[in-house]
Amino acid sequence: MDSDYQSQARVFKALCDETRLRVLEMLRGGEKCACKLVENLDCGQSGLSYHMKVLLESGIVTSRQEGKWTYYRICPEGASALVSLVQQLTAVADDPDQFGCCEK
Amino acid sequence: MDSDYQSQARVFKALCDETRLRVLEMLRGGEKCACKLVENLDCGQSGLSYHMKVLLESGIVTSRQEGKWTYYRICPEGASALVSLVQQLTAVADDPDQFGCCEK
DNA sequence: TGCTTACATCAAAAATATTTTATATGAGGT
DNA sequence: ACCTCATATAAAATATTTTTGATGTAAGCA
Repeated sequence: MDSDYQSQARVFKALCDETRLRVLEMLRGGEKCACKLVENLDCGQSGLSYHMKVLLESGIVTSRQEGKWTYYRICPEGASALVSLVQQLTAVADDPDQFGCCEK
Repeated sequence: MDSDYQSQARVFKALCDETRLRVLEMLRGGEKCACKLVENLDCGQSGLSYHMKVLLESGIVTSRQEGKWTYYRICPEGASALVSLVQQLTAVADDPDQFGCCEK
């Protein structure tokens, strides 16, 4: 029951940009190096770096360094936390209010 | 398999604002009239109207008119479509790439 | 009809996010 | 040490979102 709207919002912000959705799609195919992401994405190198930071901070993606390369992949824990969050946010209570607030 | 990143992004945009998350939480308790939402939300009347439009366009919420009142509630179909979308976006392929792109 | 209430729409201002360019950092290699 | 490559960070420019205030519309009631 996360009641911190800001941190919830941060996760969704990660998903509301077209470039980041493209990144996620590429990562669904497995771990990718930043250079490979850049060459398929029409954002500059620093642009990718910015977007990856947003994805990392959301918890949906993790990274790993190897020499001078950075590899990114989808984080299963973050992904399932996201699914739970969405379910939680949209699940209607067992006994929802039956009448509006303006009835006589 | 929705490949339209923009329409996917639109759904998440609905969820990346604190005020709209608060609205959703209120709607989890059942249908609410706009006036009730406004009085709990610290956004103006026109502000609420803007946010509700965003939520409606995302498909997560529906509305109903009754005289001069407007009632909003969570749309179960939209909610479950959202859950599916999130699962789809973060599900890693059966045979993900095992190596990075920069190996020798 | 005229008045009020509930909400929507518009436009301008304010706040945020993204893109772009330039520069910095850190890992190798020579 | 110096050079290069891969990526990160900072700052400025631009774009997008959100808020705010004014105005519009439609329903209900006197």
